[in-house]
Amino acid sequence: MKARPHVTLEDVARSANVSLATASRVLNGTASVRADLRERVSAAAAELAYAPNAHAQALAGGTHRTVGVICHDVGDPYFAAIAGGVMRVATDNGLLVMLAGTFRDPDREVAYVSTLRAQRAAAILLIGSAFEDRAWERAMAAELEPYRRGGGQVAAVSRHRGLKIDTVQPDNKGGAAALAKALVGLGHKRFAVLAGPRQLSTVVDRLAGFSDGLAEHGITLHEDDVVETAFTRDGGYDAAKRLLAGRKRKLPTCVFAVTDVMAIGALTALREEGLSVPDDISIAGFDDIPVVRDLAPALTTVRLPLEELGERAMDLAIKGAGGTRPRTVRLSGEVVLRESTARPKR
Amino acid sequence: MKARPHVTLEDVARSANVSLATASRVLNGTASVRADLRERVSAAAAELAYAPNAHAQALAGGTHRTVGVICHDVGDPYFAAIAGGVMRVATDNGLLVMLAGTFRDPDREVAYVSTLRAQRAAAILLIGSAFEDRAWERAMAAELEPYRRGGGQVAAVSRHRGLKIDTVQPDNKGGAAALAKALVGLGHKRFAVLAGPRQLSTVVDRLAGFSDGLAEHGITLHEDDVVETAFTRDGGYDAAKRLLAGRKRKLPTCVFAVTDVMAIGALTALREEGLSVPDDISIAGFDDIPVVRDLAPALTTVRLPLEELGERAMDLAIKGAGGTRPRTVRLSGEVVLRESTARPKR
DNA sequence: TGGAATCGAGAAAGCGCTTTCTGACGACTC
DNA sequence: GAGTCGTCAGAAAGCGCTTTCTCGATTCCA
Repeated sequence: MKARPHVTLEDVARSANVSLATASRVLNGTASVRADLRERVSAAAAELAYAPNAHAQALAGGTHRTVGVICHDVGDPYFAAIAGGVMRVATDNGLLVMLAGTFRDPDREVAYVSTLRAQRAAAILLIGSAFEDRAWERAMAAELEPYRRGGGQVAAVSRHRGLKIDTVQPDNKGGAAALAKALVGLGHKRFAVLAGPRQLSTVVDRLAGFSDGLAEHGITLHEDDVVETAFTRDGGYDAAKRLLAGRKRKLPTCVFAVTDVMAIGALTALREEGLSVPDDISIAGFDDIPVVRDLAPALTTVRLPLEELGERAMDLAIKGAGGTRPRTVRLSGEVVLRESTARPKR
Repeated sequence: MKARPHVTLEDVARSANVSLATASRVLNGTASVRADLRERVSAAAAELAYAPNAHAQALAGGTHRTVGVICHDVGDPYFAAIAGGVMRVATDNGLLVMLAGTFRDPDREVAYVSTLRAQRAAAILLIGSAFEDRAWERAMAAELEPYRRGGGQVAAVSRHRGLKIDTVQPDNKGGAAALAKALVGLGHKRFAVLAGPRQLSTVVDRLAGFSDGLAEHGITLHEDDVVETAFTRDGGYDAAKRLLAGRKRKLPTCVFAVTDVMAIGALTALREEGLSVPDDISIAGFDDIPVVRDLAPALTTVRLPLEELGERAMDLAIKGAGGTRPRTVRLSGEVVLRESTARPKR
C-alpha cells in the first residue's frame, strides 16, 4: 500500500461513481439523494475511512465547531471545575473545546486570543480574573473587537467590566461580606487576609467585600492585616509563614485566604508552625473547590457553583449577543461553615 | 461602519498596493521583499487588525499547529498535572492544545479522535488508562491507523500495548510492588486494596504489582481483600465505607488505594467512621498529585513525575516516529512515606 | 555598452470542501 | 400529445491562503 496523503471527498465520490456534490450532500444530509446513490457513497466513505477535512469545511463557509477557553492555569482546581462545566455544555452542543493556560502571563493571554481568532473559533471564553491594567485592556480589546465584528462570540467568567463582554460574575464582594459577617458572628475580632496581587479584579472584590462585611460590625481591616502574595497554593503557604513570623504575639484569631487554593497552602504552613486549626486560629477560604471538604479540618469557605459558572458562560456564548449591551449573569455564593473555623479561644 | 465579515489577506494586499503573493511573503517572512513594500504591508496589516485565517493556511498546505489531548476527566488533578506538562512543551513549540474530556466514555473517546483527525491535528495524545476491551480497541485502531497514515503523530501516557503507539509508561507495577514492600517493612500484614474497574490497565498493573510485592514477603492478597469501585474520589469514599461495613472486626491494618484521588475519598470516609489515620489504620495512595502533601495526615504514596509524563509524551509526538516499532519511555515512581502510614498498633 | 545572471514582484494554480447554478428527466396539467 | 413544473445529479464557482512559475527590472562581467 502506498503512503498516500489523505482520503478526500473526491476519492469517495470517484469510488462511489458519483459527483463531488452528491457525495457532499449524502455525507451532510443536506438534500435528498436517490437511495442507491446514497448507499454507494456511505459505503465508499466507510470503506476508505474517510474523515472530512475540517479546515476545508470551515473555509468553504461550513461550520466552526471549536470554542477556545482561556484560563490562567489548567492545574488549578478552580479552573478545572469551571472547565468541566464548559465542556459539558460544549459537548452537548457538538463543540470541541480548546483549552489554553496562560500561566498568568498577560501577553500570552492576548496571544492566545489572537490564535483563536485565526482559527475562527466559534467562541472565546475568558475564565478568571482580568488584569487591571490599561495597556493590557487595550491590547485585549484590539483583538476582541475585530473578532466579534467577524461574528465571534465572547464570554467571560469573573472579569473586569472594562472589556465590554458578556460575563458570568460570581458575587465575590457579597460572598466575602457574608463570610466576614459569619466569622464575626463566631466571635472573631482580629483578622488577617491572605490576598493575591491587587492587579486581579477578583482579589480586589473579595478584599473589598470582606472589609465591608467587617466594617458593618465596626471592625476595621487595616492595610497591614493584608498579606499580598501569589495567587497559588505556594503563595498561601508563604503568606501564612510571613504572617506568623511578623507578629508572633498579636496574632489574628482568624485568617481569610481569598481562594481555597491559597487556604490549603496556608493550612499546611500553620500546621508546620505548630498551630492547631481551629483551636489556635481559624481559617477560611473562598470558592469551595471539591477537595476542601476532604481536608482535616474541612475548610470553611464560600461555595461558588463552579461548574455552573462554566456552563452559563458557555450558554451565553452559544446564545449569542442579543442586544448591544453586554449581558451579565450574577451567581451568588453561599457561606459554608466547616471545621476550620470555630469560636476564638483567645 | 458596516458589518463586514473578515479582513483577508487580499484586503491587506490591496490596502498596501501590492500583490497577494507579496503580502503573504511579508507576513510569513518567506522570502526577501523590498523594504518599503514590507513596511507598507506590515502597516496595512496592523491597521486592519488582520488575522490570517488558520483554516485557509492549513488548507493551503501550511502549518497544522494544533495538537489534541484526550483524557478522562479534566477536573482530575492527575490529568491536570499531566496536561500541564503537555502544555508547557506544546507552548514552547508554538502549538495550540485542544483538551478534551471523555468522562470515561469509550465511545466519546473514539469520537474525539475522529474529530481531531478531521481537524488534521498535528498530533493526538491519549492520556490515561486504556479500556481493555477488544471492540473498543478495534474501533480506536480504525481511527488511529488512517490518521497516522495521513501523517498524524500519536502518543500515549499509560496505555494498553494493544494499540501499537508510542507510549510513556509510568512503572505502575514496580511502583506498587515497592510500595507494598515498604508497607510490609513498617510491619503491616493485613491489607485491603481499593481498586478501580479492572477494565483499566492502570488498575490491573497496580494491583498486580502490589500483590507481587506482598507475595515476595509471603503475604497473599486475597480476592476479597480487593474492593472494586469507581476510579474517583467518591469511588474511594464508597469503597472505604463498604470495607468498614463488611468487616468491623478483622479490619486490615493498611489500605492501599490505587490512586491518590481515591485515597482522598477513603481518608474522609475513615475519618467519618471515627478511625484515626495512621493510628487505627494506615492508608497509601499512588500518583502523588500535588494536594496530597497538604492533607492531614499527609498521604503516603508513590510519586510519579506527572508533569514529565506529559512532557515526554508531547516530545514523543513532536519528534515523530522514527522506526516502525512503537517506542516506549518508562518512567519509574518513588515511594514517599508520609504520615498516613505508620507501624500497625494491632 | 551588450548580454548573461540575479533578484524580486505578480499571476495563477491549487488545497478540499460547500453551495449555488444548470440542465436532464419524468410527472403533471389542459 | 404538447407544454409546464418539480426533482435531483452534476458542473463550477468560490472560501483565503501558500507556492510555484513567469517575467520584468537590476546588477555584473566581459
